[in-house]
Amino acid sequence: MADVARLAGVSSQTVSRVSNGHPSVVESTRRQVLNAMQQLGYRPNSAARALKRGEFRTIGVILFTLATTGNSRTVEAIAAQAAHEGYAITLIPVAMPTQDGVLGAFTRLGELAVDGVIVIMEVHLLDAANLTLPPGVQVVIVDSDAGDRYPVVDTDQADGARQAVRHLLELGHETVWHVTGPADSFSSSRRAAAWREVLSDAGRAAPPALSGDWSALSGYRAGLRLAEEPSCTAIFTANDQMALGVLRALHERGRRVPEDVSVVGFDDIEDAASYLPPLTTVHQDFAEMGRRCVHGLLDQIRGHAGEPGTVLVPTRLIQRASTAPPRHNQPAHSPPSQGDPRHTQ
Amino acid sequence: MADVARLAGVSSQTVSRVSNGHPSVVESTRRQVLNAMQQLGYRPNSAARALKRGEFRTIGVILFTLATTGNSRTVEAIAAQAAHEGYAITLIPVAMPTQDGVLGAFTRLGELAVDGVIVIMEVHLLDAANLTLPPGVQVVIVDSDAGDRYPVVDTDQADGARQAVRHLLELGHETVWHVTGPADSFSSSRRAAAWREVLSDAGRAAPPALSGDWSALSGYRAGLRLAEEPSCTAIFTANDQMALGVLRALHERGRRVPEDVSVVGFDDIEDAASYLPPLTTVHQDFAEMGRRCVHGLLDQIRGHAGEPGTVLVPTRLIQRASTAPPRHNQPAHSPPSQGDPRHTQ
DNA sequence: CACCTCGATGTTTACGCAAACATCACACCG
DNA sequence: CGGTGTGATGTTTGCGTAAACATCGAGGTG
Repeated sequence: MADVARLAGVSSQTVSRVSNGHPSVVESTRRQVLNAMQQLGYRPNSAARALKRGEFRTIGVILFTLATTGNSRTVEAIAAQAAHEGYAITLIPVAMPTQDGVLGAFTRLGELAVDGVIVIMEVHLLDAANLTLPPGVQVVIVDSDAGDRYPVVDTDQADGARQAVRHLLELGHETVWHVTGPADSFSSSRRAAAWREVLSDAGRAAPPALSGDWSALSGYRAGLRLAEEPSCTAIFTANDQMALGVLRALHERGRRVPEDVSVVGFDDIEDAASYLPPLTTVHQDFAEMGRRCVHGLLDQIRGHAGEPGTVLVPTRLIQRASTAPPRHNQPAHSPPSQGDPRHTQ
Repeated sequence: MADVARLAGVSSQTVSRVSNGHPSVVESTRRQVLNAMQQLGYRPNSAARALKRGEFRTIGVILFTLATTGNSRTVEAIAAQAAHEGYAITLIPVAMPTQDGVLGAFTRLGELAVDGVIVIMEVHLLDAANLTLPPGVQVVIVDSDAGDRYPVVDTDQADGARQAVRHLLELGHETVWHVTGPADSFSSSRRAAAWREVLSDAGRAAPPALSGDWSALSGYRAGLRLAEEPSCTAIFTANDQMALGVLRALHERGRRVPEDVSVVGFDDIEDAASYLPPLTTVHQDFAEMGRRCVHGLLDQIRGHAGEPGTVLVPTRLIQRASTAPPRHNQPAHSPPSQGDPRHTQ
């Protein structure tokens, strides 16, 4: 910086003013400085800047894996929004979803140059690891029910699941089977709870839930068992990839979709439109999630707000070709009807 | 730090020594300092550290999108390896794959606190944007043929594609059709080139390539056209998602896989094992890619090596249920034979 | 026993920047 | 024409850390 100042014939402070867009620099001076900067290939040193300003203009994102569509899409949206706000994002992967792993990530975090973090995981793992955020570091949580203690941003899991199950009931299915995600996922349990709730509200018996782990393979295994259930005509899986597995299992067992069995997924990943058959599923707006996370966090960083509370991003059902009325309607229960007030949205 | 020093009854320099694991601190002193640190919740300020040391312990990753499986898996592996080496990673998304977008990312990069960057995109976009890396910032490129100018790490695209095409020829198919990725992708053109090369080496005519954009939908469109080609019995798609689309198109048109048409993908994404039928595909070792990228970059940062050259990560063919011999063998050309020396690996 | 060595610790300094304050020139006012 | 306000620019200072150098004391050596 001193070199630039010398070359431009001004003080270093003026250089600083130019590089920060300070208004009170006369145009001719500004140009001279800009010139000198270019000539010398000057780049402001962000460490010194951060040291002086006391902020890093960086957001940390803590997560287990980018392998799930939801996470990678969310991170991408966060990164885009953060960039737009002039913030960089630092990825903090947690190797193992264990207390130690999480603890390690937070230890690193303490030394990391971030002004705030977005945590994409169930918060009880934080609690279990007995963690305290470094003071001054703000936080927003995704995929959690900790809205009473932290600011939380999440997809409206419950409403999405409700739409899926209601859709199947409206088509005339007697009841709906469910394949869950992993037990320690908040999204998964929220979706399962909403599934139970809708069935119970409609006076239907909830069959036992089958548990998966988000992977297509786990969906396949669940599907194999479901294929043996003659009474099973409608399945709601907690994500699209498990639906893919279910589809394959049903196909292998000769049960046609949607003629014999209807399937609804969750996420609306890009590939879902190309499944066999194209999957009816619940659309999540990941971009909106990312936007709200970053906004929430920046509000905290700038305004020191940081109130707990949950922001819910709405979902919507995308109807494609994997759902249809059951072949033999069971008129013992409420027949399919758009007019049924219980099911109308 | 001064507070800690005061509380521990030592100088701030001793605190610094403790927090950096310097050897010449007596055990009793060390314990006192550690104690004081804990009591005061002291965290070293990474900005000051970076300023003093002249390095950030951070690696930047520049890419267009996390939406493709390859990118997100690679980034995940990079993040894991970097964390293991004590480096953080900063994501630098390029909004638009245009010169302006790339230029913007690199401008930001100049001000970013990184010691090196890994660029996950075709390097001609860098050239086109007339970019110069900030001096002192090292770089490793992925998905590029710029091995003559930069250090490049990449999957062995050509060999993977060769394995795929040879596999189909060995099964007895007369020729192999190909669905490419986007034209500006190096991976895509490399795979297409290898496909042509194998066909030409085997003395087969290469049918016109169909172009896709990595998405399942583009694969579907290509598949629709391929389904109209009665001579088409074998298809190699440049990634798994396009294979998914092809599978759907063939199914809708009543062409059975693998009985009527064989399909091979590329990537071996997790879901590929659950496609209908489970997909034969080329496995990429993303974790290894990430490892090599980080190693290569750290070598440069530490040793100032930075020689151009390409590191290739091997691939392997995973045979599943989407490939089979053609129904009516055409004995006019080399019959399927494991013993055929041209095709043995 | 004076001297030297070496390990443990303290003191000084500078990393690059930007806020706070100081200065200066100029225009406008009565 | 002196006073005063205003905007442009310069000077000083300190952010938190760690390298370099200084100091100090203990133990070993001739």
